[in-house]
Amino acid sequence: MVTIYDVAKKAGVSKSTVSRVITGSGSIKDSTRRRIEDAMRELNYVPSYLAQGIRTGRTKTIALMVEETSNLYYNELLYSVEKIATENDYMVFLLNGSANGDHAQKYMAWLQQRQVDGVICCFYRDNAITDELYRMSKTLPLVFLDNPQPLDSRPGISCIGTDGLNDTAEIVRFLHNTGSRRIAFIGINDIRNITYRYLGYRASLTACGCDLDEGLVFFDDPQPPNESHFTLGSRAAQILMARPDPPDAIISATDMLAVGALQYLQENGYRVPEQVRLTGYDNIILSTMCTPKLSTMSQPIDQIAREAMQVLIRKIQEGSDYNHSVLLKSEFIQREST
Amino acid sequence: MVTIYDVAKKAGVSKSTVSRVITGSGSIKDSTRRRIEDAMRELNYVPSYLAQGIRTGRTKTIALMVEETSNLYYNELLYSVEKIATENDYMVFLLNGSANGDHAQKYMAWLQQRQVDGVICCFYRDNAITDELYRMSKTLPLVFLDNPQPLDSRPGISCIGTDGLNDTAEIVRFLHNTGSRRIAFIGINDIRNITYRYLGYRASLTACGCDLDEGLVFFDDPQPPNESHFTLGSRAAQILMARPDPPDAIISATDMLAVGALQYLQENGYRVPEQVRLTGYDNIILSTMCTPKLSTMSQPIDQIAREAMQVLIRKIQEGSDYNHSVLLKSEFIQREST
DNA sequence: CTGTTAGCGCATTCAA
DNA sequence: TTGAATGCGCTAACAG
Repeated sequence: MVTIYDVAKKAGVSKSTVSRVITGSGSIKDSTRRRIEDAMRELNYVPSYLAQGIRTGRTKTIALMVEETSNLYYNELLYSVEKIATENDYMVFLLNGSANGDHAQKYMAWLQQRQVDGVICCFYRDNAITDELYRMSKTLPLVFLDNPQPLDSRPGISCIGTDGLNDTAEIVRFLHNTGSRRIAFIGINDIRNITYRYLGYRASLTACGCDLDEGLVFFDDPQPPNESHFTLGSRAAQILMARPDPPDAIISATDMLAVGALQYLQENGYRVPEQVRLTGYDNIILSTMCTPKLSTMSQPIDQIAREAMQVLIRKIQEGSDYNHSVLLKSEFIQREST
Repeated sequence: MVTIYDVAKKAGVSKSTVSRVITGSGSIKDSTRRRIEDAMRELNYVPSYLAQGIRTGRTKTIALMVEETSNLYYNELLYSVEKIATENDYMVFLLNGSANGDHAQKYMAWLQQRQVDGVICCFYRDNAITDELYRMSKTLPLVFLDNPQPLDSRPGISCIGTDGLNDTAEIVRFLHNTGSRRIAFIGINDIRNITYRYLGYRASLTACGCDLDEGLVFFDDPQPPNESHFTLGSRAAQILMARPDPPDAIISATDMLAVGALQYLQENGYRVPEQVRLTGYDNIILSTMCTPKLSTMSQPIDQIAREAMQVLIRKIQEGSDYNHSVLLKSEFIQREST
């Protein structure tokens, strides 16, 4: 391994001088800087982040924890975060948060051992890891994604996401304005994100002058322990359509749910959108891969990632006391299912 | 930060003794070991991987490079690799390989700077990064996924994947035995993996006594620069079905292609499977989310990840000279599209 | 079985 | 503007 010492020797200076050009601190004569830079290039030298980290406490590394691996939205989010992190010269560790408690301890230890600078986590369901993370967030820079701050009462946290309440209210208005009268909602229990969207549904419905029919609201837990959201969506559609007075429109809290619902509707002869209109939320690629193509709320994924990274970097620099939450605006994409 | 020294002081021993219980080397009196372990627990001590790494050259960290982020197969593979790596106490860096050359340099530097122990990469298309990686593979433990070794002539590499040639041959036999006579193939140019499956298609077709109709073979590049595989599949189906003598079965090299083809067929009134039968390859969740559900080759993802991790660990331990390639068997899943 | 010593590669005082 | 010295947290000889 080529070290700072090799560079120093080749350039005919001391290690400290080389260190100065690496960190960009102190002032250095132009000619020697050039000599050093040449030496670095010729030797193909790159400073060791390990050694740097051990001295500075910074590793230019963040961890990304994702709970739900089956929801394809998180797949897209993942790559977006990776992209933005790379742009900011941060490398990202991937952690699968669905780990059942057992891995939780291991993960927490790892974050310390590698001296990760910060963590971005996408948890909508509170579990052992979330608690642990929240405890660590006093000292470890941490940003929550997809956790609407208005619904999370814990003080001193930063949450980046979209304004599910108003976004969903917009969907209701759209459906109502274009003729739907019996508008159903499909959600999953205990997911703050979804609860927030549901609140928008309720508020907007009454604002539109509709009565709230509890029979048109489907909420459930993933069934076995880990039913996919897709299947849950199918189940929801089945139950809703089996009612004596079925809905003429279904708002799904996520695209995954919507696509599941769509499959049930298709396979059982319900015409979409003629008979039932259907909307999703997320605008994942999948929403364009079904027939009819899904109308949905497009979350500004890159912007979410960028905003999160920005807050995280400030927390890293200014300390974990700095906090900032953001609710971004989504955009409704009208396609074939409405 | 609580260091090895704090533990030593609390336990009334020297740093070296503590270090010995951490690394498990040397022999230690039971009573002192217990004292030390207690101290570690009470102080909530975890050894710094940075400091360890700087001494031992090992960081218990690997990098995972994925080229194609839009192919959902890689999404599933990603989580599987993360899972297996975690089981083996390795943490994984996520790198997006589709980076257009620009990031290539940055990535290569990073791998050195963090002293990553090894790399798993899923590249089917050769690009700047692949070349760079291959060069590094002499010194950096490296395992290729989804790159059939029989088609990669470069010496001294390890490739883990499924036996696409025989798998696809099996699909052809199945389709032929069950009545299909005009069997088409959809692929993408310059992807070794897919080329290998195509070879199985050809071989099996002639083995079944069918003539090879070049008009039934569709190969193309992703169109703009980065057309999705889904769209490419649609395009392929369109062209194949527009022929005067269209196929009665279509073998798609991947599920993503198949689902794209399926959408075109559905939207244009072709009945699947009555009129055209359709198969995929990968068995991603998506293949169960379409109507009709897709018959496909199920790749043993976890086994692939496990095998890859195993080879990688041996390379890490024994040096990069050790090499081992594996072709695993897939399983055909018969569903509704055939 | 355990303590002492010497670095690993680097950043950061303190002098010059 | 530069160099020498010190130490980050840890492992690995080398002694005892």
